[in-house]
Amino acid sequence: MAAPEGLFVLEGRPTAQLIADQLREQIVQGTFRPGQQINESAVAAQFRTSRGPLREALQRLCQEGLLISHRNRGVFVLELSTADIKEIYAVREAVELAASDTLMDAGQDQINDTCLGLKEIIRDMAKHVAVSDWQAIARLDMQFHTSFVAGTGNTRLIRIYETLAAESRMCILSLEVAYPRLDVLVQEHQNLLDLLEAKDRNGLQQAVKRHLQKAVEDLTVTRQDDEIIA
Amino acid sequence: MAAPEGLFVLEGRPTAQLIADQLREQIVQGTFRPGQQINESAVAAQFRTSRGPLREALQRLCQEGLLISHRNRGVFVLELSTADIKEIYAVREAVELAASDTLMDAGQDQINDTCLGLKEIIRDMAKHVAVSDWQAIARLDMQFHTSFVAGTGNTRLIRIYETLAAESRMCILSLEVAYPRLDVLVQEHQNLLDLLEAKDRNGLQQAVKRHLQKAVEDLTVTRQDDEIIA
DNA sequence: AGAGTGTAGATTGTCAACAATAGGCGATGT
DNA sequence: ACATCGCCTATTGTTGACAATCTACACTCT
Repeated sequence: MAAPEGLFVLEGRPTAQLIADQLREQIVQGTFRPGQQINESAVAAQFRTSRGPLREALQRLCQEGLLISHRNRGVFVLELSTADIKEIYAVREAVELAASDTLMDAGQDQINDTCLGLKEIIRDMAKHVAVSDWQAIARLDMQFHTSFVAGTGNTRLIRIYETLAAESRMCILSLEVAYPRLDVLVQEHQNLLDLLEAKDRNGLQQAVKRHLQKAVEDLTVTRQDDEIIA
Repeated sequence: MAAPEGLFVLEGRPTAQLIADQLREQIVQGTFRPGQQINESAVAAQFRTSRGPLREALQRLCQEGLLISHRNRGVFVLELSTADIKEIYAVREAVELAASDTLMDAGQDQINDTCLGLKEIIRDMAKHVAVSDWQAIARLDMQFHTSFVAGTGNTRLIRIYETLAAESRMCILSLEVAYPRLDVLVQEHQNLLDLLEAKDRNGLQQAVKRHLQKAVEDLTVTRQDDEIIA
């Protein structure tokens, strides 16, 4: 008989990772503001666990770069400067260009599978555009790019990109007003998908570059280089 | 009056990181063999600390990918398959190509500083070639590439590359015999440096690609795709 | 008034004991 | 002889208490 659905793995993953995942989501959603201190005792109580596992989760997020730890003072939510934004998007460009190249050299099946997932995400984006839910759009935006990179099957590239995606969501979070017109955004992603399907290697690479450079411009406009985002 | 040299920061960095750094060095040097389990109590005693800080260090290395954690069983030193090698070097290519591009667009001062450091490393390599100390050569090899990427000043790119460098050293560690002729290796790095100094963007990119592809070939020759390296 | 110092509070860093789990080994039954 | 069941040991996962450290504030002295 097949296993019942509900208790499929029954907490099979390490506890600290479950906590880290939830915390990360709260951070990129803005429940914890940039610069805010994370009180170990308080948050541990919130998760109904002790400080040990929570510290492990915090350290994990520190290494991902979402939190920053000051010895004997605690961990704080990262404050992103425009220099950080440029760094993040420079690395994203490197990863996505490599992913494009890898996908182009991959089998047609692999490309088809990837496109299938991406189409689904674009459909979801379109739905949320209708109600201007840009919080959801931001999530799907990063989900699109993550799926794109995931198409390569390179687990290390994927893991790297996931942390970049989280940081990017933090950028967007702090700058909702600067988020471009939503319908244009969907169109841009559709364009990337089309170029992938058409196996237009050069066109795709140029489109990726433009897409990311445009994002940096939107995120850094009217700000000084070392200014911290509120 | 200037501060005395010895107690400059007095353990200013988090303890777990100090432990992690030492452990990482022991792993890439082969003190801990691939597949071997890391016993928390034993290693904690070795470092004259308790399991708490050690666990944090282990978790850090897990996230870097050098160790792998099995719930309720412990952490083990990663065993690299040829698929892993291909992944690692694919990401390295992505990062180094991006670094090349960034450096080419950077100021001449930045390039000069980078080249200065790289020259120093190549000199050191040449010394160790004389005595065929390929353990040291492997370290300097990765140091060269890390310095190259560090030249961009992109802290995120650097952090990513440092973990890739550690993984690469593990690859090389398991395959000493396959390491190419040492003098050729020095020549290849000298070539990369020359192309950087000449600001030959295209030539440098092609050289980086060849250099890394050659490494993959050396590391994967005569092995099946999913075979584990002893 | 201002600078420096001492104290108090809160928070993190560390530790050792306790609980839970997985894998190994032997006994038992077929 | 083989498979299965149950215990046992080693190791990890978790917890709460203790120690060390930093920041803030009030107090004193110049």
